[in-house]
Amino acid sequence: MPNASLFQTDARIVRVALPVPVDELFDYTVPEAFAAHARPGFRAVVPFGARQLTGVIVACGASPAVSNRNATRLRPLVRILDREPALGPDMLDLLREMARELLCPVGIALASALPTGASPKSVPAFELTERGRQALAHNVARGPSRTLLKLLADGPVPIKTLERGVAQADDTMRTCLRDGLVAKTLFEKGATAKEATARTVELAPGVDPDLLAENELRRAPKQLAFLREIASAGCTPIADLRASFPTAPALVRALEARKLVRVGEKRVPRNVLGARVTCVPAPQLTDEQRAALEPIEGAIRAKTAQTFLLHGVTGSGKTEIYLRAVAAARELGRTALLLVPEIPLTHQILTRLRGRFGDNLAVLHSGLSVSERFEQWSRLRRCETAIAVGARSALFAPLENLGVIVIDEEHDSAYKSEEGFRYHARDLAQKRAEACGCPLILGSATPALETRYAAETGQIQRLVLSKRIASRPLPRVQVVDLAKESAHTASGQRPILSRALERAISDTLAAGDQSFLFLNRRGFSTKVLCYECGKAAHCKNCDIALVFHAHDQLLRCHYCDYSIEPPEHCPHCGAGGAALLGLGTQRLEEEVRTRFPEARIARLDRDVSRRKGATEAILTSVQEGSLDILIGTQMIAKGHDFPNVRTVGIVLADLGLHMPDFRAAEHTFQLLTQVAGRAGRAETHGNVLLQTFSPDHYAIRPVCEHDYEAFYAEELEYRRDLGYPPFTKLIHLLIEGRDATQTKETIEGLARTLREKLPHETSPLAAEAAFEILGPAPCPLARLRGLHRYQLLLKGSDAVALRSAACALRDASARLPSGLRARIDLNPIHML
DNA sequence: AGCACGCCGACT
DNA sequence: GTCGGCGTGCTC
Repeated sequence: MPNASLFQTDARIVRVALPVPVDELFDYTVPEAFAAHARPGFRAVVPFGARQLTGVIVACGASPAVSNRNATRLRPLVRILDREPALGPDMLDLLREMARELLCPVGIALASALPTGASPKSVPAFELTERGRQALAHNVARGPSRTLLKLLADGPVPIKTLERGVAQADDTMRTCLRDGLVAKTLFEKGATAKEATARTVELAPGVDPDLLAENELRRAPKQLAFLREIASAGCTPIADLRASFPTAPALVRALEARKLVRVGEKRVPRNVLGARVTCVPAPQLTDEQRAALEPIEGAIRAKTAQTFLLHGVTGSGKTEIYLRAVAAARELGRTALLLVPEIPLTHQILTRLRGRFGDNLAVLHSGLSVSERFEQWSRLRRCETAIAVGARSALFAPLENLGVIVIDEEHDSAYKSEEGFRYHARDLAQKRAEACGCPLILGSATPALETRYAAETGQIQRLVLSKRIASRPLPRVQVVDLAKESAHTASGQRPILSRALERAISDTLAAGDQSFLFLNRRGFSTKVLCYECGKAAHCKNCDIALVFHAHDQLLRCHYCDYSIEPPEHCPHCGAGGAALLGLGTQRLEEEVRTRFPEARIARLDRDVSRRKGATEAILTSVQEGSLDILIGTQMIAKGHDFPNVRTVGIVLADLGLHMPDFRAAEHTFQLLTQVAGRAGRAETHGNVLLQTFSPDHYAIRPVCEHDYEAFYAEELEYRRDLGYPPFTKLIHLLIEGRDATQTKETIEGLARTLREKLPHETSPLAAEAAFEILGPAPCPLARLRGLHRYQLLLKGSDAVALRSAACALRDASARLPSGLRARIDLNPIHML
């Protein structure tokens, strides 16, 4: 028997990363009972001030040497939540490194990688006391008290849950509390999400339905049919059988009495996949696909952490390459991770994966409930399944022995986390791939400039799929120059639908096919767009669109704060200037309904999709052909294949161009290309009508010609000229506060300090080239949720100088006057 | 972040 | 007299 007091004095100490916005670790002592699991990567519930938090242990030791504090003042941790580490050593290292690099408090970075999300909520709960444990062990308690104690055997249970499971819950709880058998505590909702169990039924050993059919059960056809079903399905949750046997529970009872079936309780993951998918044989690869696949398979076999850009036009069969890569990894006994930008796309790629690999997959995205997500995550951690599919945060899926990582639609900005741990999944995936020696495939028809440029400089390998499979032609894109559409309606308003688009819709309607009308409403109604020529006012310094501010009646640049009075006349065409306001999907819908009163029309945008199920209902009716015209925002740009869409109308292609963002052209080109790709995906020959005021704009013309490279060449030159990424790095600082003056003065102070410090921060030789400080200026969203927002942008190519400037900004914003909040974003995508 | 402690106005 | 407003400061 080891001496117990020895363990007491040798109490272990752990360093815990907590989800609080201070970049520090907090030390706790470990009660003996938890010593076995007080290891790095395990989640711990700890007291923190007046509350309890769940954090991740990142280091442990036996002496206070690890601590920066006197060991006697340490508090003990409350509980360890895991039996196996929630974050493996590799993931822990990766996250800590990235947190440091992106200037994010470790605890926040680690929390975002946990299956239960960043901030599990606590609910009041009961747990067993030592006395309660004794009472349970020695079978002392009786009746409802015993039920209560049994429910608490595995740890704390929320009071709400207990109320449902215990007779006379209120009294029982009060009694047990009074007798010191249970104690009040907090239950971290989701943190200890239990995996669901279900009552299952299976055939009793030796039972053969065919034999029974002949005598015993001849007069009970229902029971016989039921037996046959479970004979073929094996051990099945009873609830699942209710679909085909409404009286399943009664049948089970009858059959159990006859000892023909066995009832059990099994851990059954809830079905998050949806209806069954039939197996689809792998298609023949085209020569191009074969050529692209070869180096990928080579890298998988060789365990090379190489990044590939799979650059393929819409419909060129990129997904098939992903499937083959997954298959290659699986054949070597390795696992695979696929990321897609948003939830609807997971379903699409899942269907393909299930058709090839069956249903042994894990899905991870925010559309799942906390317990569903935990369940999927646990299956991966227990290595029950080897393929994970999901949105951005699925990057942290606990897969061992990764064989390949795929990022589909890699250019999508959904891969950039915009709050908390502000990482880009693409960058992190590259790090993860390096850490575990596996290739990373970045797939896109319209790669991000940075990605395409990395291929040009040889950092990554570009694989091209230039042809659509089955030689289907790309849709014909016809440009409608709105400046030449002179007709005005009687009301004097310019019609939204050009004559050409109206004709195309009406032809499509006559043919019984579908039309999509796409209006990119994103952005601001406050940008100034000339009514006659469609051009917007741009900043002379930054070349981004100026935004109109009602309060001071000025056009303002949100990067450098340059401002001008709105011109009386359009500087481009001389027309009396007026903002093109109020063009939204609703007005478009009105106009379409007036023009095509007989058509079945629906609108899909953020307003509509807020209603639960509305999106699915609309998409289904498109699928079924019970809709003629669908009007929508970018929500209809991606996702599902719609075979009967013959005509796609892009109502005003220019809208995205005037976003106050240096990536406006890139995003516009990517979005429009994606929208155009919606037309005629199957047998129907697609037809796209693109209405624009700027048919010759370099982000619009290549859409019509399906010419990514042309766009890329021009955009790259623009980036080079103005010193934007990929030629520089950006650091974005945002400060928001209730008081406009205080916020403005604070950020001005920060900028001043930085400017004064600048010469010391850089080597004399690089003094000029180190970095620029743009602003401070109001953010494009100058007020948000009652807060005034200002931003500062650092831009430069000297990574070391930028880094130290970023650290200086971080340190300064850590001690801001109260009421102000700062956030810092390295390599920002959206700066609103 | 959140929660407690602390110091000043309108209510029983 | 106290209930409650939210300013500020700390959490192993």
